[in-house]
Amino acid sequence: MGSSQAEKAESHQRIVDVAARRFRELGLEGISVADIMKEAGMTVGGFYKHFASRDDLVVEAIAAACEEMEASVLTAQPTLKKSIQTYLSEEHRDNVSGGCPISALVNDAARSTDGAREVYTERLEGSLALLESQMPEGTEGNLRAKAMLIYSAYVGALGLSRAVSDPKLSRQILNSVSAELISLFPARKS
Amino acid sequence: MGSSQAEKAESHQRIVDVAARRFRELGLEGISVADIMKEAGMTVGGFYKHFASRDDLVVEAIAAACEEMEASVLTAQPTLKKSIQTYLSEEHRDNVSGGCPISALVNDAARSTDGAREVYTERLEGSLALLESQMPEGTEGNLRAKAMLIYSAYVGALGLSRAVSDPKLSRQILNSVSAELISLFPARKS
DNA sequence: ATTATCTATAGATCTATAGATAATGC
DNA sequence: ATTATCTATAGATCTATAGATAATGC
Repeated sequence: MGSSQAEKAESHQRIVDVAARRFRELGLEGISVADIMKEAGMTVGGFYKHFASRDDLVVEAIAAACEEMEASVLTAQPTLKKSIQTYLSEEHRDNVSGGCPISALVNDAARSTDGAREVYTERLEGSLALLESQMPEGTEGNLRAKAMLIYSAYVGALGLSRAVSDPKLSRQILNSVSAELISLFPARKS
Repeated sequence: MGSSQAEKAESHQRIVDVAARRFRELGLEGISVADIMKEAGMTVGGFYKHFASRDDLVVEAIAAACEEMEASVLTAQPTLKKSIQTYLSEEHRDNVSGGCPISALVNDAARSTDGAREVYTERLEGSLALLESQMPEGTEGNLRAKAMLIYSAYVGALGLSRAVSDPKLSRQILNSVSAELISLFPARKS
């Protein structure tokens, strides 16, 4: 039973990883501590040696999910056009547990504790700054405002495409919003 | 104790109204049947004479919330500009329980049952058609695609403005997205 | 000796049902 | 007689804690 400090750190990481995935998929209240521990290969009793409360895990899991996503979904794209196409893809839509937590948890964050909302806010600021830096050269006007428009359209379109029961409408939302955004922010000044 | 059929219909309406408000505020799983009944002035035992299951109430409450919202938030606005300003206002942000359920429940709908997702989808189609019909005369291109962009920006910006813990950022999101949308869809052909 | 994890459980929920009660409405 | 609502509760959950166990690490 007893485990080393290194093993404890690995256990901690596994708990956070499971939570970061399942919270996006099922919501911040959608899975129990016991089930998270089971998926991480442990039992519920050990949880409170890692976190003071369930909410502490929520905060840490949101941070972990956002860090992972900033690297994969946003930063890795060379141009704004590529970023739009990646974010509003069917692959991203179908990968809730590995996708953008800002979109997957927007309603949950609004209903959550101050701690959760604060991490969420910090990470959103980071993503907005990233997006602002990706705007094509020669784009006129308020770049931060335009980044906010794009990210709002991202969050809304991805969320709607997941919520609707009609697969055709779901695709239309992704493709239409993607096409409109690309035409609004062309790669070069025309 | 015994009540007339007319009183039963009133009770039913009160249950749906409470649910329609509280679900938007707390999420589809955020309030118990017992608490909904208490707010509607009854006790939990009577609930199942009105609904076969909790999920049946969810479906009916989503429909009721969407009907109410289509009338107040969308249809009542004479121009697209007015519609944008109303939707992306601080008043709407601060009125979750009386505001747009498409935005307030987008994550919840994606995680919910088929029945709930189907009502949600129907009502979203209705709202998109409404928005399409509000596009200013002379707007070029695919009107449905543009309506999808606007509604995605609505849902995303309103959700984000509610999720963030920083009041200044919250206002910036609403005001920036509002201004960008208005400048993208001017009232007349220029 | 300390501690990471385990089993077990207390106490608080939640959905749904059973049976009692008191009106309605044929 | 029927039924809308009530009280009470069964059975399933959920967070958090208590105490046991078996390794680690001074």
